[in-house]
Amino acid sequence: MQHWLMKSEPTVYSIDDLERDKVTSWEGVRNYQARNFMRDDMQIGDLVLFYHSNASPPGVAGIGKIVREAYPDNFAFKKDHKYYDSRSTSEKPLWFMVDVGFVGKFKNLISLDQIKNEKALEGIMVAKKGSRLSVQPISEAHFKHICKMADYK
DNA sequence: GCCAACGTTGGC
DNA sequence: GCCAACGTTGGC
Repeated sequence: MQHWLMKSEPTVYSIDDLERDKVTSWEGVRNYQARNFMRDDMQIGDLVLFYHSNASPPGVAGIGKIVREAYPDNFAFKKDHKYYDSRSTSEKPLWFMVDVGFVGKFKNLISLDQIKNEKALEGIMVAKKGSRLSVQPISEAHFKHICKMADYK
């Protein structure tokens, strides 16, 4: 089993939205590296750090899990939709998405600042300068450490 | 709102 | 295949 960090802007879709919905489809990823992680490596049961990007402060807001493995991002087929991409067809889909289920919300958000200042999290991808990847693998140790910082479970 | 860092596109 | 121009991400 692998661990992941997935970014979402809370003004678009937050951990509270996921708690309400229980499950959501993770459409709109339009980056090849992120797509490959979702399509090739994500498995049902993998745990996800739900990260609030473009927020004040940005940080990890809670936990999700993969409940459905990659399938074609059908928003890419919808003309006039902002995720439409004419290069992607149902015969030969270019973009993929997974479904993410709600697991838990942190009592307090673990901010990017805290993450950067935590010795045990040295080298974590999300703290690297200019890390824009919206789907990132994370080591189990780092994952667990962030849960511990959040006093989660 | 600014802008640095990055990924993608397209002319050559 | 290079690389300038462009668009986007996301912290600040």
